[in-house]
Amino acid sequence: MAAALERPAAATQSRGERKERTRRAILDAALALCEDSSLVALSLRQVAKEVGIVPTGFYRHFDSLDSLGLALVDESFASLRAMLRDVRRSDPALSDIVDRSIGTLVEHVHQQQAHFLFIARERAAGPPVVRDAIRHEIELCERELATDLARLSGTRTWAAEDLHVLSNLIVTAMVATAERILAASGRPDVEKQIVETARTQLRMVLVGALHWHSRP
Amino acid sequence: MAAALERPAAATQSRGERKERTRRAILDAALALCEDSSLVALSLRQVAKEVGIVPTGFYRHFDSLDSLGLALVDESFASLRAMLRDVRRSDPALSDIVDRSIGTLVEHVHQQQAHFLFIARERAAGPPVVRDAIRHEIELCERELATDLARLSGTRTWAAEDLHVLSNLIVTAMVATAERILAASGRPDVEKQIVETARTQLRMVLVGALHWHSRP
DNA sequence: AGTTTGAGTGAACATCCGTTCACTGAAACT
DNA sequence: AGTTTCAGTGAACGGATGTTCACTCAAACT
Repeated sequence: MAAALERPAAATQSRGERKERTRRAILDAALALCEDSSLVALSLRQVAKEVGIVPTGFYRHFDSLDSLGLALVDESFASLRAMLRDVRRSDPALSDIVDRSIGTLVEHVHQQQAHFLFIARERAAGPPVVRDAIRHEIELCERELATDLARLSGTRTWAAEDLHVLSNLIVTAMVATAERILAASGRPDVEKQIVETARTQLRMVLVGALHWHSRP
Repeated sequence: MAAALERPAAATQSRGERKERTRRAILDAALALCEDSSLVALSLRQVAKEVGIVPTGFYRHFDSLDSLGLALVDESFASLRAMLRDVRRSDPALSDIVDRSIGTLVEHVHQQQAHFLFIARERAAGPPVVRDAIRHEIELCERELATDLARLSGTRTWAAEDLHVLSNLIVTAMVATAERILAASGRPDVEKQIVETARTQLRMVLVGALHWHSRP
């Protein structure tokens, strides 16, 4: 029962493949269409027209715009987690850990502009269910960073509480940096300034952490 | 020509007063209506219905939703500047400057919930012109904070650049704190945790600043 | 007293919206 | 070969949208 015999080798696709293809097209179209407004201002019919299907066809893949939004959250955080994995790959003992991390951030923000834009926007203005999902994912990232920080030298005596507080501060600053990079899209000089600022800020925070004593 | 004789002392209002009253009603209605979505998802007719005028009447006061948005930006930042004035009133030499500042932040965020919510949302997801206006206002706040910081002891030798970088970090952290307080609306225990986190973060940053040397 | 101004009216328009329903036709089953 | 499944169709619905235009009528002018 060779697969090549079961159906012609050329063009045609299986039912599942076709469905998946349309689903992808819907996700891509939605991401592109809400780029200059928000999910809350996105209409089912716009998406359908962009994809090239009739409005009703949408319901074969998602049962509401909210669930489309949640799927986009998943996808976007897959990008973000890929970035964190890249950041984590650099040797934590390396002295230029700051430069490396921010370099990775910049690279990924450029590579996955749409996903990072989506998170930044919908985090603040998406449908409630989407907002909550994003907040939850970011909280998970903070927890991961906190365990990473625990492995760094100089934090042996820290309270777990303080580790998470520091992690929260760093994530907040990096989210803001990503937003600024996106807002500066296409102006290399502005972006360079932003990156330099982020570097200095991260160093300042680390200097603060180095001189920190839990329960002061 | 006593004013009291020119028109009956009771109820009736001048033309200008009536107009201003309707304008206010429009601003309030818009602020309330976009509270759980965004300006980009707000319709002129919704606002008109809420105010109690016919849709066309809207154009007597604003010539588009964008200009309504800009008016709301002005109003919201009036609230924010009032807060900054309050923060600045506390003695900069005082040792509990951190606690006082965050206390003021919490108080104002509660008093002007709608305005702070508006800024947080539209900053990321508003109509482009509104987004830009908000970014610009926040940048002004950062500059003001930078000159305040310059007056603090320990920053005499700082480069102007670094002052602004520090200011940016603090403003970012405080904006994030305000957003978190708003998201925790109505859960005093969660809010207490957020405030405690903000306090620790501000102290960490200040410790870092204290040990900072420009051009390291 | 007579005239002008302008905030608010109300009908009408073309267009978009989400959702319903019965349908088609090819792929995937038995 | 015959049957089932189901992604995509297309018409139709009731309603919301932005904007136009000619209007009213009381306040504010001359």
